[in-house]
Amino acid sequence: MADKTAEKPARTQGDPLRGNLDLLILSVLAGEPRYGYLIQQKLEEDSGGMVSVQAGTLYPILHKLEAERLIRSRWERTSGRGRKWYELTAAGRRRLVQQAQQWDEYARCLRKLLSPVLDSAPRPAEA
Amino acid sequence: MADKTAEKPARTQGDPLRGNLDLLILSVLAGEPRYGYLIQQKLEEDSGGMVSVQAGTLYPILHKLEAERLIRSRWERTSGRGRKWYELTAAGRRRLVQQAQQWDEYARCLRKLLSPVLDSAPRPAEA
DNA sequence: GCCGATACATAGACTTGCTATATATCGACG
DNA sequence: CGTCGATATATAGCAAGTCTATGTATCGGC
Repeated sequence: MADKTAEKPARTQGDPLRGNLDLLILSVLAGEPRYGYLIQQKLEEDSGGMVSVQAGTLYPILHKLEAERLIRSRWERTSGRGRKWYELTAAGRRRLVQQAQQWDEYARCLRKLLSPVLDSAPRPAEA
Repeated sequence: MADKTAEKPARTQGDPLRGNLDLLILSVLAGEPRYGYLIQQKLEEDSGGMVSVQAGTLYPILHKLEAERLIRSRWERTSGRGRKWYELTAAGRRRLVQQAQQWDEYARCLRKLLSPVLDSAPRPAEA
């Protein structure tokens, strides 16, 4: 297995991303409507390559969010493969705010729990 | 305080805790050796009730961490049911630091992604 | 004796996210 | 013209993480 291409770290275990993909996707749609492929790219771009959602992960989530009436879609069939544009509903925007605040609250809590560890070894400094 | 029993919010979905239990458990053991029941209580106490790990979740994780040589156990059979004390190994401490830093890095990234949402609606105001 | 707290353990189910695969259009390259 | 890569959506099957429910065992209070 020669790794000529940049490896995507498989987000299977110990990955802090688990459980927050819904939130991230909603937040990407908060700015403006986008279609799936754009969401994928925007997310990867905005996170500096830290968040990379696979297509097989993304589309099922979009379907689920639409079934929950948190997002709404319409097809665009001008050229090429065809694009399904998604936008937030009012309920989706409320959910986004609520989940974001809940995450923030949790993150502060966890940050405090981890502070002894993070303070004593803030980074592998070359000192 | 009208309620007799404090309800534990079931952490089934949409909960940001998912995916970080290993890390939390390692961090609790960083201070000093503890046995399972103590870990459970310490975690709930330190987080102000925000993190409550069920016994059926905790013990499998402890077994997994021990199988990975990240923690080490020894039985204490003085009285009562018997207690299994756990402590971090050197590898466990390294893993803790590494995972904590990884989480922190991720949390900063996510915080930035969510900043438009969190800034525009910092708290649920009744408007 | 029974109940609740302490204390550890396992089984089964459910959610989440990944990999692999399929479909479809288009431009580039040979 | 055929294949490859990028664009673009979709589904199936699997693995991992966590929950609920249950079982075992000791002890103190009523």
